[in-house]
Amino acid sequence: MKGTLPAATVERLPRYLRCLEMLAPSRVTISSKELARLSNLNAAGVRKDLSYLGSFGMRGVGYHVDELAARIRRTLGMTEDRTVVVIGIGNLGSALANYGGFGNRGFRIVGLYDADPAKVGRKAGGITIRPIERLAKDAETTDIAVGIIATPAKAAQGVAALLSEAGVPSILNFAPTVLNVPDGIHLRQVDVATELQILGFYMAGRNRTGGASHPDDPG
Amino acid sequence: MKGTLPAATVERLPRYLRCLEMLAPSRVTISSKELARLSNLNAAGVRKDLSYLGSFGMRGVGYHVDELAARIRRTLGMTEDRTVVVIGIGNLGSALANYGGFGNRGFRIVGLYDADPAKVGRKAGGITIRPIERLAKDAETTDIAVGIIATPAKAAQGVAALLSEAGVPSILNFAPTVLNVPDGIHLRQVDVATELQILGFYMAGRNRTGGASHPDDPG
DNA sequence: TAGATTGTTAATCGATTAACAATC
DNA sequence: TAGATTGTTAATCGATTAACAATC
Repeated sequence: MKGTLPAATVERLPRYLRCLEMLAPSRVTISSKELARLSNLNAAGVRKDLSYLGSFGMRGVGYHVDELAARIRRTLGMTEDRTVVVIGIGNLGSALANYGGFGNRGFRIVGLYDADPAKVGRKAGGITIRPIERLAKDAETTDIAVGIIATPAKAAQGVAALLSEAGVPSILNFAPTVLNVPDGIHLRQVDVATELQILGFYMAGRNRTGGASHPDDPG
Repeated sequence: MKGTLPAATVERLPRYLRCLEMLAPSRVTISSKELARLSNLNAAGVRKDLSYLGSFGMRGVGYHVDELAARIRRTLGMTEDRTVVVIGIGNLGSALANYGGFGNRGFRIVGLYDADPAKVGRKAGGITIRPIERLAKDAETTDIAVGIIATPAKAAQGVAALLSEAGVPSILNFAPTVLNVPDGIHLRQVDVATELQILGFYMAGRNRTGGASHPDDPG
């Protein structure tokens, strides 16, 4: 049943979970065919993805919704308590601090940091903003699983280095810049401008590349 | 030289552009090897990607930085003027309205909409918030290239339908839900919770999958 | 000429999906 | 039993990358 999961499978698991959570609570089972329809994916692909989580589907019936959701949550580590810090409390950082969607996914914000003395001491989402200089020391006593970078682009690489040195194993970068991190640090990037530019290609595509269509939206 | 571009290539072009923009202005040329290093990709892959934009590299020298940047911009439609509306002006919507990074990438916010009468009439990023009911009518007179959904999850599917019916060809969805849109509508998804869950897998991976490492972060 | 680097080929790798035996 | 659906195989498809002739 196990080993490692293909990267593409890992990136689809959150989407399956979203679909399961949208089902009526009375719903007991779901087939790969219907889950594929809900998630805009292929039924054979859904079955292959789920097969990495074990062999627990019922032939002729489908998958037990609760069990499937539980297996996805466990695989993604959502049953653990994950600590998060946000660095850079501007518009976006504040939005993240106020976002309620972390808790029910196993993530908990334990610190907000900013380099601007005018912001330090103020609160966002009920948490007091601390000076960025404190991050390294705080990391010694508090385990930090993820650092979210929401600073301006120019500051992002420095913050990434700071987080890496402090032993934070995962970084989610919202700053519009390419980051370099040491081997072994997990990095993901969320970039509005990049997404718009990709959409821009497919829009422009209509008068340049003839039949170019967009791929299934990933994740 | 041309036809359509592989989806994976399109998704890397914004990253190349970011790297080029980080170079010193005095920099005249760059080799595929250095661009690969800066963007954390493979040099052969960089050359293959760029070959879709034409054959303009100089053997023994590299690529002319300005020409390369210009070709990427043109391919992504950044030389055109693209109109954007944002629906849902909460924390995130406000952050988007105030984000300065659109203009220099060819995107211009022409409308903000919200369903909450208390928000209508207020401003964000210098633009007055209009009632969501006005969107369809506004779309008749103003060309809208992209609709950004920043509403709560529950409202997102309805807004997506509204945008599609109004003839908006591209949607960027920030709401934490899976959307279904008609064929031909370009949809991309930005989802913090999903990104965290993917990171969560690789964190948990350390005590489950043995040697599982994360893939190169995409885009 | 010698060194560097492109553009492209071909091999490899990984992801997707149709098909179907197994089985509920 | 008949119908439905899984789990898996094998074919296909697309993406990545090493290698190298072409050439600046």
